[in-house]
Amino acid sequence: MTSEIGPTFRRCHSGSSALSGVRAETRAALEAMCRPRRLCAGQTVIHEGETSDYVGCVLSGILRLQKTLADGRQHIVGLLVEGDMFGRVFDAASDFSVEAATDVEFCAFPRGRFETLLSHAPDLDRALLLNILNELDRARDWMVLLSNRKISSRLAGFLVLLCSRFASIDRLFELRPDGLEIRVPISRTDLAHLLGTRTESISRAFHWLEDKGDIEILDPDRVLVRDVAALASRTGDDETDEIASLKAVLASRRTSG
Amino acid sequence: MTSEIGPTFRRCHSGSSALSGVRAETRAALEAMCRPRRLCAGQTVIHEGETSDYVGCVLSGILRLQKTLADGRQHIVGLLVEGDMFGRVFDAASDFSVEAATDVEFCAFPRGRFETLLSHAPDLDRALLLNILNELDRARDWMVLLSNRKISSRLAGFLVLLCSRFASIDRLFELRPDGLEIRVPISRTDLAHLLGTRTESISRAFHWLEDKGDIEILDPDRVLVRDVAALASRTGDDETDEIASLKAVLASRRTSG
DNA sequence: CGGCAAATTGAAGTATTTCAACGTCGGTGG
DNA sequence: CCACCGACGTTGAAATACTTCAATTTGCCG
Repeated sequence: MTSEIGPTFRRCHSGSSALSGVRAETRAALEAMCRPRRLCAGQTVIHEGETSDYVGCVLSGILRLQKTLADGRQHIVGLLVEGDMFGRVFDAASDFSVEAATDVEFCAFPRGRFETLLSHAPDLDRALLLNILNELDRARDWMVLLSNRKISSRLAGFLVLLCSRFASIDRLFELRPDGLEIRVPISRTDLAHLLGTRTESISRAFHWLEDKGDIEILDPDRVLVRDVAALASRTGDDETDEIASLKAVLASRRTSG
Repeated sequence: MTSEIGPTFRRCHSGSSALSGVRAETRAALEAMCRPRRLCAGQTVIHEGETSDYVGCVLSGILRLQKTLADGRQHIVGLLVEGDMFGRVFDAASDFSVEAATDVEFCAFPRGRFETLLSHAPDLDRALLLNILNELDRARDWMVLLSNRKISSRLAGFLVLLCSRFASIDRLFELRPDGLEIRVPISRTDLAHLLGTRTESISRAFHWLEDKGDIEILDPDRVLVRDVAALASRTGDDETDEIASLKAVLASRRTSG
């Protein structure tokens, strides 16, 4: 197992990773303290309210960052993919749990040692800062997305975000002559928790987008996006549908009547 | 003006501020490069998509962090209060504008000089990191709040958040024998943009909470919270109302019928 | 007092939730 | 091999909540 994770660990320091750009020396120090881990879908990485002993960096798979509410409902506030870091650095409080949405591989760095390294390696410190700023922007993008009143708009926004943000994860996409095939990496239930609604509404939204011709549902977890631009235009409160023009006609009729 | 801001500037480095905890030496350096600013409600501090030349720290008043959508709608993704920092450090992209929600005073630090100081002052670097981690958590709390399907739940959540997060701003609160009086620091319109809805719905939600006895509307911008706990319990999909028990009765009747 | 902006209210239209039922797929055990 | 089960996705219909548009009220300012 270690022999397999060893080489993949390097992914953690390359490409779009949070840790790309750190010096070789720092990288070596990180590698020395890295504890490879592997979990199955559904397992909990960090329990809510618990101070984790390590900081992690995702190698493969998807983690969900979520909060369990008093009434038992769960809400997902973010997805972590290859190259994303998680776990609290220093004492920054955070009451979210981290669970595996799919089978997952990640590196665990003992928190104390990581923080010590952080103090001595400005490049790592800088990389972490940029990573967190990036996370902050992502969170805010989610907020804008959640502000959409129509579920189908939120779903369209999610799919567009998937294309733009997770574009680096080849495994999820496949360019086809008739569009872009996307693997939706999480279940309908998780998608509902993410978009603040129920699975039934998610299902209806998918089929509504299909009816509009923007997407084609190949499998529950595979979608063919015919036109990303069209999808993006659904992100705003669109209504540029037939309905809007119909409304305009009715309005003018009422005025003249 | 400067004579007035001079002393207030110290607030920026004390109490709950992002910059509390930095060494006196670093503080002096900051003070040396500080450019006090003052703006009226409605003015724009940083335009969307524009690279600001400075990093700011709020002294008084409230700024709103928002995004203007393609269709002209605006959505607020965060509020900045005393001690909060804003503006991009390094090149972290961010497409949000910053506007004054109320009259506002803040310090502006030239970005280049601030970044240079950051490289030489680990304490400032650390403080900034913690500040951003804090912002990240706040953003995620907003997401959870926005996931509520009932507007009244979102509003209740907002009021509770106001109590807990902005508690340090004395000006906004007053403890009374019959409850806690809160000054709602932003307009109904902004509140609507923040909670992802319209002013009419906000108004109805306020009055619904009043009917339930959780709050009393003293003025449009002053609310008496009778019982914070009761309000907090509305944050979840509550329904523990009369309606829920009524439903149970009806259900059992239907089963036995 | 008139004008204006913000807040509120009503009524009709629209979207989502809820509850319940059905279909599909993959695994299990007879 | 096939029946059964459970997890997951889908669909329908009624209940509920929100949005929209329009009208009205309130409070503030000149």
